[in-house]
Amino acid sequence: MTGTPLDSTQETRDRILEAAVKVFASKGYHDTKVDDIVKDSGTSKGAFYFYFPSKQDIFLALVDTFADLLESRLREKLSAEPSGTARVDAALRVCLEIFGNYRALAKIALVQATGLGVAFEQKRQAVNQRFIEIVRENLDSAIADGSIPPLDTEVAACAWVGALNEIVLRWVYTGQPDPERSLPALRRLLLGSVGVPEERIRQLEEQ
Amino acid sequence: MTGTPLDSTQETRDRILEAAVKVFASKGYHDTKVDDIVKDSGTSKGAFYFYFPSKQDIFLALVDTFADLLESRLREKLSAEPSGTARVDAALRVCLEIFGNYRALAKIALVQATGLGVAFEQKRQAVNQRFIEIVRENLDSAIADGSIPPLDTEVAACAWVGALNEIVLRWVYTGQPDPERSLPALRRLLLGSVGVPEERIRQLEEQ
DNA sequence: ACGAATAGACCGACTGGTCGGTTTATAACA
DNA sequence: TGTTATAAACCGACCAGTCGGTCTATTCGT
Repeated sequence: MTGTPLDSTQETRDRILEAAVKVFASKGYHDTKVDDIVKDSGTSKGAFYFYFPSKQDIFLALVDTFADLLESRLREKLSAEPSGTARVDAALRVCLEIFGNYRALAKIALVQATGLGVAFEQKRQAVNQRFIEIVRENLDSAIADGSIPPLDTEVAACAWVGALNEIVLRWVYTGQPDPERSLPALRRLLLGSVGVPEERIRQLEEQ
Repeated sequence: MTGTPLDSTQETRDRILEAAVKVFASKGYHDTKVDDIVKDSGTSKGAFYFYFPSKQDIFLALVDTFADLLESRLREKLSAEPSGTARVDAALRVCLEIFGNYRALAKIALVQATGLGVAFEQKRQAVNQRFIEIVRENLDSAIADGSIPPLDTEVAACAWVGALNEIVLRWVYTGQPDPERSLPALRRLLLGSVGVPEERIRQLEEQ
C-alpha cells in the first residue's frame, strides 16, 4: 500500500532538499538563489515555498539535520566503548565516516554556516558547542577514571574540535590528506596532547 | 611642514578603513551595507568610492592586512628562537598577542571571511595555508634536529592551526577562556601532541 | 597681491538590476 | 467538488555603484 500520492509528494520534497544540499554546498548561502535550487530540483518555486517557509529556514534545517545525525551516531558509539582511549578512537572513526558519507552536508555545516551574520552565527556557535560538550564530557570521565592526567578540559575540547574541523575542511575542499591517512595521525596527536603515554597509543594502533 | 591637504585626505581614508573594520567585524560581510560604513565613518559614499574600488575590495584588503601583519610578526619572532620547543611557545605568544590587539580584524579574517562563496573562499583558503606552512616548516625543522620524533607534519600543522583558530574564535565571541588561561593549556596540548616529553614541557612552564 | 582657472577631494540623490517571496491559475487526486 | 500540489508570472524592497555637482586650495597670469 505504498500509495502514489504520499510517495510522489514526499519525492518532490526530497528532490528539493537534495538540490538544496548540492547547491548550498557548492556556492554558499548567499550565492545560492532560490531559483537555483528550484532549477536543479526540476520543480518550481511554488513547490519550494509549499514545503519550506523560507530560504533561511531550509538552510538551517540542513545544518540541524547534520548535527543531529552526527551527535546521535556519536553518542550511540561512545556509550558502547568502555575505556577512554578506545572512545577517542571510536569517535574519530564516527566523525570521519559521517563526514565522508555526507560530504556536501558537512561542508554546509562546517563552512557555509560561518560568516553569515548575527542570525546564523548564533546557530553555528550552538552547534559547535554541542560537540565540544561531548568531547569535554568524555575527557572529564577519562580523567575521573584515571586514564589521563588532569587538565583544562574546556580548552582541550575546543582544541580537539578545532583540529578535527580543520582537517575535515581541508579534505572536503582539496580531497587531500584523505581520512585513511589522517585518522592514525590525528589519533596520535589527540591522544598525545592529553598525555596518553606512548605505549598505550601503540596498543591502539596495533588492532 | 606637515601639509594639511595630504594629512586630511589620509585621515578620511583611515576613518573609512577604521569604520569598515568595526562594522564588518560586528555584522559580517553581507549584513554590512556600504552605507553603514559611510555613516559610521562620518564621510560619504563619494569618499568611499573615491578611495576604494568596491565593497569586496576593501574587505579583502582588510583580510590581507591582518594576514601580513601576523605572518611578518611570526617570522620575525620565530627566527630569533633557536630551539623547537621555545619556538612553539614564542609562536603562541605572538598569535595571542596579535589576536588580542587586533580583535576586530582577527574576527574578520577568521570568521567573516568564511562561507562567502567561491570568490572569497579561495582567499581564505590561501591565507590559512600560509600559516599552516609556517607551522609545518617549524615542525619539520624540529624533527630534523631531533627535538621531536618523526610524524606526519602536514596533518599536524593543520590540526594545530585548527585548534588555535577554534580557541581564538571562541574567545573573540564570548571573551571566555581568556588568553592568560588558554596559553599554558594550549602549549601543553600542542607540545604533547607531537611527543615532547612531559619533563621538557615542565621546563618551559617554569620560566 | 589678487582674481581667474584648474584639479583634487568629497557629497548624496538617484538608478537599475537582482531575488526573496506572493499570487493566481491549473492539474491531479479523493 | 473540494483539497492538495505544482507551475509560472509577478511584485517590490533593497543596495552596490554612478554621476552631476560643490567646495576647497594651489597655481598662474597680470
